[in-house]
Amino acid sequence: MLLKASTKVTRSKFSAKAIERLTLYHCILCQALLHGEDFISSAQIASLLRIDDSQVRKDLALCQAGGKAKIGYPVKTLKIAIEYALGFSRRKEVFIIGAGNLGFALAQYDDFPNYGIDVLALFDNNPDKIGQKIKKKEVFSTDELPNAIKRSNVKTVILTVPADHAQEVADKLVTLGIAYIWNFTPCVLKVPDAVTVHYENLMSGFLQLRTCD
Amino acid sequence: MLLKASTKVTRSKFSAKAIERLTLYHCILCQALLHGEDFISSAQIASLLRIDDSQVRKDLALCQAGGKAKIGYPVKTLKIAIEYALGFSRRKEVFIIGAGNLGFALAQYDDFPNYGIDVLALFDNNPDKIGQKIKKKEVFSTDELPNAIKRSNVKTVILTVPADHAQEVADKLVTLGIAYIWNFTPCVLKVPDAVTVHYENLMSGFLQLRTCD
DNA sequence: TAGATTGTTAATCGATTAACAATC
DNA sequence: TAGATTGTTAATCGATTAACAATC
Repeated sequence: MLLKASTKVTRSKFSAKAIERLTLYHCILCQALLHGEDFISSAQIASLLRIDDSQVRKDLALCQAGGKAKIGYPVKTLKIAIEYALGFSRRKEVFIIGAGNLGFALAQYDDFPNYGIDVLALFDNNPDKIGQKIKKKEVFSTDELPNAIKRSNVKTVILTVPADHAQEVADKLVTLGIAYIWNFTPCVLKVPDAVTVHYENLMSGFLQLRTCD
Repeated sequence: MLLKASTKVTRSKFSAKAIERLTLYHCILCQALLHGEDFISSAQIASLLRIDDSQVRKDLALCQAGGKAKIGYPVKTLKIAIEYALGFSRRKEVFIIGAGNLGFALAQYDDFPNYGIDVLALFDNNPDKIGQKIKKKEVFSTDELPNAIKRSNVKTVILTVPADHAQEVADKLVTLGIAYIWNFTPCVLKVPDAVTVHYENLMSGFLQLRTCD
């Protein structure tokens, strides 16, 4: 009937599961590169993740990875191919809404730049937070948000406000033209069809780790 | 051939996808409860998440949710049923390894207690961090880890160390008897079969939000 | 060459959607 | 009662795994 919010708009050739695997392949390639390895086989990658090796080959074929029979995939080239396919090299500008602990942690998260995520600024309505700077990113009053969005043309936000303000803030973001909400709050947001929400569901991650005990 | 690391050990009746949905249903129920609603239908839940309503009914049937034809599911009862099914009420003790920004943010994350996650302490080898306290959780030297694990019988850790130390730290955790690693580093970890790793893959979350632009 | 590994097709498996009888 | 909604079975769809010819 209807598609999930987070997969509704752009139908890329990569499924959510494939994206998840590809980012992990990328991690493996980074490490292999550090160890000075030139080639890697689908079986090596598969065994690290405990998945099927033909799964790996299928995913990599989508990236036009240039594997060679008998020797495997060239680490350096493959890494770049994945970066290109997933758009790590493209710059993606975002705002962080909510300068609490998690907001600050994500603003400082060293791996975002490697993936092309560029946090331009944070927004909060706590006067104590406003004006603070973290890694050259400043915290602004939420009153500045309309102007900041207009000037920058940012369409994506990271939402890290307290749960009891999530919907109210989301409503405001929608009226300001935000189209993508990366939602770190434990709240389901009611938004128009044109707006995409991705639920970064921490608890679900934990439960997948261990269901019992 | 082989199953994924994170699904290898405990084969519960809930798939990873089902767990993800159930935690979101739970969020919806919390909000419905706040609004004083007594009953909710599968169609209402489905429309908020833009999924199929029979999917919702199927998931809820697994929780023995006690829906009634014509009126729907009782919000309060259903919320408790999900909490029971997913084990939110059971107390789950964990250590955080790596008292950086993300480690601190997770130590203070207000929603963990609601889900039964109890962070007992943090560990770091930076002398400046050791002794700091955050929400009654203290940062200890990693030298204390063997004793702490022995005394507490903790089997699960949240791994938030810098990427270039992830494998080395993981190796140590394995020798100390840790069985579950909730991995927030962008690194694939080489661990024995008996150890489960769940990759909390932030970048994959972002990419699922928007593949283009 | 011989053997290992890719790329890809076919087979299997699981998850989602559709349909509908039961029921409140 | 009549109509709406559940619970569940059957149908569809997509993702994973197996198999194997091509190839380096």
